[in-house]
Amino acid sequence: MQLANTFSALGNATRFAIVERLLNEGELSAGAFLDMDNVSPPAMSRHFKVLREAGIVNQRVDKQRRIYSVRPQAVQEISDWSISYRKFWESGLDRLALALSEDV
Amino acid sequence: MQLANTFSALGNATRFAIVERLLNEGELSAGAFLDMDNVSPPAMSRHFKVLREAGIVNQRVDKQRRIYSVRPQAVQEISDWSISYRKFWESGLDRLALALSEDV
DNA sequence: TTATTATTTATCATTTATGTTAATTAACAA
DNA sequence: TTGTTAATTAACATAAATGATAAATAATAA
Repeated sequence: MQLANTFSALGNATRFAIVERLLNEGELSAGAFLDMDNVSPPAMSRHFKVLREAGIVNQRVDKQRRIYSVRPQAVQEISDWSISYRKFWESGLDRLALALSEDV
Repeated sequence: MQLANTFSALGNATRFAIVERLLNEGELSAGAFLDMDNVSPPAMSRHFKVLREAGIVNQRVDKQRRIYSVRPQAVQEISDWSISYRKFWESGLDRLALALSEDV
């Protein structure tokens, strides 16, 4: 499943923080994240590679810089998935209780 | 961040499949999943432990069985997160283009 | 050209995740 | 009691993830 791979990429605290920052601030170069908690350039480079391969970020090249941005579709896919179970979680009931309540 | 931990737990194909099945079918015992692709009982037990510790599933005991169900809040938290960036992904534009379009 | 900046690739070490078999615990059922 | 079912824990092997340093690549600036 593609979503499992997306979740896997986001399931690392550093990468999640990178994505949140890109979502809040817009596109940024890889180097803009080197102020983060002791992440070396090679480590950062690899995190971006994971995010790219999972289809979570786009990369564009500007001179020596690699500029990253979040792919809107990636977040939308997560939203679509969670929304497809909206009736379930919105009720605050578990699935069994939900089925019973719907039968009434 | 709690969400990164949630994503981490869902970022495994077997666990993601478990959660999807629980969402679609409702509560099920651990043993109900042993038909899945060559997952031994100990492996399955550990997957459920990861899901429990990430707050994704609830466990209740029925005689010798452990019955699992998805915690609605867990899915809701994912939904809330993605929805908080809805304006971004719904536009289909990246964050920079979005900022520019909003300034118009 | 030489130096500097930005990033990646190559190695290598370490940790974490995942899976297996064997043994254990707990609850039933005969 | 004895056997069976359900699940977990223990011990161990292996794979994958993560991180560090050193070296390499590429573009730009002096």
